[in-house]
Amino acid sequence: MTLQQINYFLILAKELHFWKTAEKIFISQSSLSRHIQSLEEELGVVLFERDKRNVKLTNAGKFLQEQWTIKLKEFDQIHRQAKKIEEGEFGVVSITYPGSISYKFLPNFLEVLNSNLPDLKLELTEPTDENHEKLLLDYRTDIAFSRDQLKNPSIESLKLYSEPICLAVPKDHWFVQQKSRDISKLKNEKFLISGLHQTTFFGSLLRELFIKYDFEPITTIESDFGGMIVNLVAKKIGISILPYSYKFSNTKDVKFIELDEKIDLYINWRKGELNKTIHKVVEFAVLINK
Amino acid sequence: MTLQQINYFLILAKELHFWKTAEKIFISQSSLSRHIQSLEEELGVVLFERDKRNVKLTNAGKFLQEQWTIKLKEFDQIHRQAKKIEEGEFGVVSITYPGSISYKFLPNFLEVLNSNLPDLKLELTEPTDENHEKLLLDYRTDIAFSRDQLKNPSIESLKLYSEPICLAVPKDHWFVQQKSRDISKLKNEKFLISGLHQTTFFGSLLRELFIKYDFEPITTIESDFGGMIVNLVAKKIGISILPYSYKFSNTKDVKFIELDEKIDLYINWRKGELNKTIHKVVEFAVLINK
DNA sequence: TTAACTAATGCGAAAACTGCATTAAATATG
DNA sequence: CATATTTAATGCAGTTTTCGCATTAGTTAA
Repeated sequence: MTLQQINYFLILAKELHFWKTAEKIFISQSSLSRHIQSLEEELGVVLFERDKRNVKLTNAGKFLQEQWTIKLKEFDQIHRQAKKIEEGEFGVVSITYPGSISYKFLPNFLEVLNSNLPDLKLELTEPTDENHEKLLLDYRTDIAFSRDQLKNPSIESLKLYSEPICLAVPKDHWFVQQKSRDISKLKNEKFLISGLHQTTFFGSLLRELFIKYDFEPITTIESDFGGMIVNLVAKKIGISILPYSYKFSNTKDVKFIELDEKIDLYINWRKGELNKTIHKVVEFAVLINK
Repeated sequence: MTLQQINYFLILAKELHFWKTAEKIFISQSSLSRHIQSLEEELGVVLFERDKRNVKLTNAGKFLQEQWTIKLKEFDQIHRQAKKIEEGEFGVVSITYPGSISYKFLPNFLEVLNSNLPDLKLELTEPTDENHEKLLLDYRTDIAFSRDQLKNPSIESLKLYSEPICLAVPKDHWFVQQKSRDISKLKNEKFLISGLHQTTFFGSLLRELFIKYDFEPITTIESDFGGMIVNLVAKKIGISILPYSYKFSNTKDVKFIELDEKIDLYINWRKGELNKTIHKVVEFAVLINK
């Protein structure tokens, strides 16, 4: 049984037409027919009900379509990862990160990496769903920066630094002149909130914060992109609460007022990772925070 | 890339010897050598560092050994399941169950199945780790009876019946004569406990029960096998708490005293299961509880 | 230095795979 | 109702791949 044959099966299972499928995969109809027969024989399972006119998946075929689709993707991911391990310093390392670090920490970090491992290629992704654990364990990313410590036993999670959470207000906002930093005075302000209703770590931290100061902010806009929010604050559309990191977005006209709460940045990678370059990359991340 | 080739690789990765491996898999050394070369070429990854004397896995090879071992097992499981789906009523259905139901419910159930689906083969397992969800989702079992409702969105979980939890004491135990059923009088009794420290549902239910009646029983023996405990009670080694089902173990000299607490039995199967026989089996389980 | 060991490779035979052309059965068309 | 069209299976012959044998070549042990 060839992975290729399984792939042929998956395409045929979608097309349900031998000729069209054969054309798509650049083999003859007869060859395809025999590949499918060979699969069926090896499995001892009929995959398609076919008369001379129609092709239809059997129940077992439907099941294998589901399962094999998943497995083939996993194989692909595994083989890519093996390739990366072999290539080492000349290979690719995938990094996912929260948007907040893209102004200060991440550029610094990339600069250090570039000067020390000049041949290393990086794949940078800002994940939307924030499911760092799954991304790591499925080998879709190699290093994940996160705001919370990952507790999975197959993942190493190391704190890099803490930073304050800040109130972001327009430069000439009345609150800037206030001596007291009593947040509850802001009850009637319009808040622009990043991911309050999402399941991100920062989102739940925000919820806690609002409960602590005992008020429900009037939120006008919710965005999943912090950089957007900073710009909206500059345009006086509202105020917001963001990690200190956004200060380095250098947005004129926005004042960042530090609150007592802190938020951390963690670096996460797979336990027992064989790719030495990944360990090196982690070391550099730790180093620049010393 | 053939699944067979991957299997060859895995055996060689263990043996680290071409000749011995070739012998094991009944092909010539030259053929094996070329299969490995073909794998390496197709992946673009060197799997073994080999000179004329030694064979050693590369890092990428180690990685693939780990990953492929897992994937090949999964493939095997998937293919078995496909076979079962095809065979339908003449196939095999795997069932896991808690030991308590093996005296009354399970024999009844099997009898009904046998008379209605006489050609169906059953694989019965009493799982030790009780991780029903994983067993189901990995296709290692098709139907899992459990004491708690499984909440996984990919699993259907249906309550079959409730039964009381019972105090199991020797027939001539002093408590049998008591009019009051005040459990706390049993503070100084020796309890034989099934799975109190394990993570089973019944175990945690027991813990709650002891907290409710506000006493810590003197446990002398812990067994993971309820049937054993009933026998030990008969021999007056101690008393115990068990689901009502154990009454049907027909152990002479043991008296079952019903408590107020109840415990349920659920039947669980995969959502969207394609094997129609599995649905039929579920229906029979529901039917005999009406 | 020689012997023993072991992975790779050349080679011819066997097996598997390929596409072409054809067959066979089902449906569509007139 | 006869004929044309569609489409999966199959016979066949050429090509490619795979197989094992025998040999080579490099390493280690005696």
